[in-house]
Amino acid sequence: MLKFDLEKKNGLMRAGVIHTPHGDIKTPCFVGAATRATVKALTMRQMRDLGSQAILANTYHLILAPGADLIKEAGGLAEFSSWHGPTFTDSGGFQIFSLPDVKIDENGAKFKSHINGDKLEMTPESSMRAQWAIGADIHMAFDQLAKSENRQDMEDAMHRTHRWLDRCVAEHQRLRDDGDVSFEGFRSAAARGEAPSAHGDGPDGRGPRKECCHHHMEQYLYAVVQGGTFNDLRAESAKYCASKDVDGFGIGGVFVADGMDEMLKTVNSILPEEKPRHLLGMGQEPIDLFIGAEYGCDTFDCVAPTRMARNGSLYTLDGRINIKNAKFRNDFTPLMPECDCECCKNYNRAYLHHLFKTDEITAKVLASIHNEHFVVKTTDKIRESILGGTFAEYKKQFLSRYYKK
RNA sequence: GCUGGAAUCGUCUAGUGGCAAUGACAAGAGACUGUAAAUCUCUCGGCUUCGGCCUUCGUAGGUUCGAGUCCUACUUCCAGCA
Repeated sequence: MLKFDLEKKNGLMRAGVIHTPHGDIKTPCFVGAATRATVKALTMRQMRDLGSQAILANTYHLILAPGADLIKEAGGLAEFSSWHGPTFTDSGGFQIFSLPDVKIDENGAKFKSHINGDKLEMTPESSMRAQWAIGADIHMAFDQLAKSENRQDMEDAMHRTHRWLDRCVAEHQRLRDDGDVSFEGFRSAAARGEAPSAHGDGPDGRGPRKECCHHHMEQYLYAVVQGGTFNDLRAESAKYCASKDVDGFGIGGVFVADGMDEMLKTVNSILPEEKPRHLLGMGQEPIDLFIGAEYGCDTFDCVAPTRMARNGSLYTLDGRINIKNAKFRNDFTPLMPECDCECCKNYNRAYLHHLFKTDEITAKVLASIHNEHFVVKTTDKIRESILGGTFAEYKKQFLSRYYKK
């Protein structure tokens, strides 16, 4: 069972530590979206330097390229990507259901590769096998998203997600217990009698290498709660997921912060408090992180910070700005004076504006460093405020400034 | 100097007499939430009571119901020949 220590609780809100084979995650924590085993525009070194604790990759993308077996051959996701810290994988469900030609039945999903049109199929079992081969610390159950906001569609998707969850759990346990997946040639830290360490403590700041390799007995499964916008369905889904032998929970199918507080109140009151909860895909808006943490979520992931960075939309404490706007042409102040990221400490808005207008690669790098740092640090501060008993104050102060006007 | 050719909205560019006029870039703005996203959308002569009105295709004339498109002259540029 995945070890999760709760340090402080206040209502549904909590701070804790998830102990993974690749190191600890202090929660609440923003997990970087590394869909194709890379955080776009950033090196893993840059991710570590900006304070990221964990990354989340996507099974769908990694199956298409370079293939789950190749990542297994490389020693697993952490080793392959040189992240050497805690890792998650998403099941691939979300991506597959957003493809144009998907055929979904009880067995799984048939779809075409968006790269070369190959006809592929993914089932709960094959997603589990792929995730075990990829070897992240924490896996998501293969779930189905509703094809519309319609209640019947939501309900159908939820029930199928539940049936698939049973198959995911069974396959996960089989893979764990039968040792179907083995990683010969690599020794786990545990096997060498060394404490696995998080990251950043190697002589070169990159953390240990081979000895950091994951141990095949230690991969964990999160069930995914569905139910859409209907809180009675959410409650039903939470109850179902809570009854299963899983290590934690993903909360999926959330698209806007609006109404999220009530939904999370429903779900997280039902989910067992001793297991961690990941809010899937939310974190574009700071309010997502505050509401998510306030109502009991421990980890978050979102592609928006890096995507928006690449498109020139940058976070500041006073809201997002589009650095490409003409008004920044000769603004020689830092992007965000209160920020201590590499971008804000060394460069100014006029320079960033120039890099974007001339389409320099560095524009996207610096912007991604800043945006990722912003959400990571904001979540870290949420954690500190929970530990220090000042969450309500911090939330009010932060949000009133960010969303003023 | 002669002979050809060319001048279109910031730039390049399309344009058989019915055009406020093509496309690209640039410019201006917006979007982005488990990443088919270094992507996508909108605006881009002026005014507008949104029906239109006005001014535009080097300059000045002309032919024509109608000219960016045809004719004349001029100006500038390019190529070749002197």
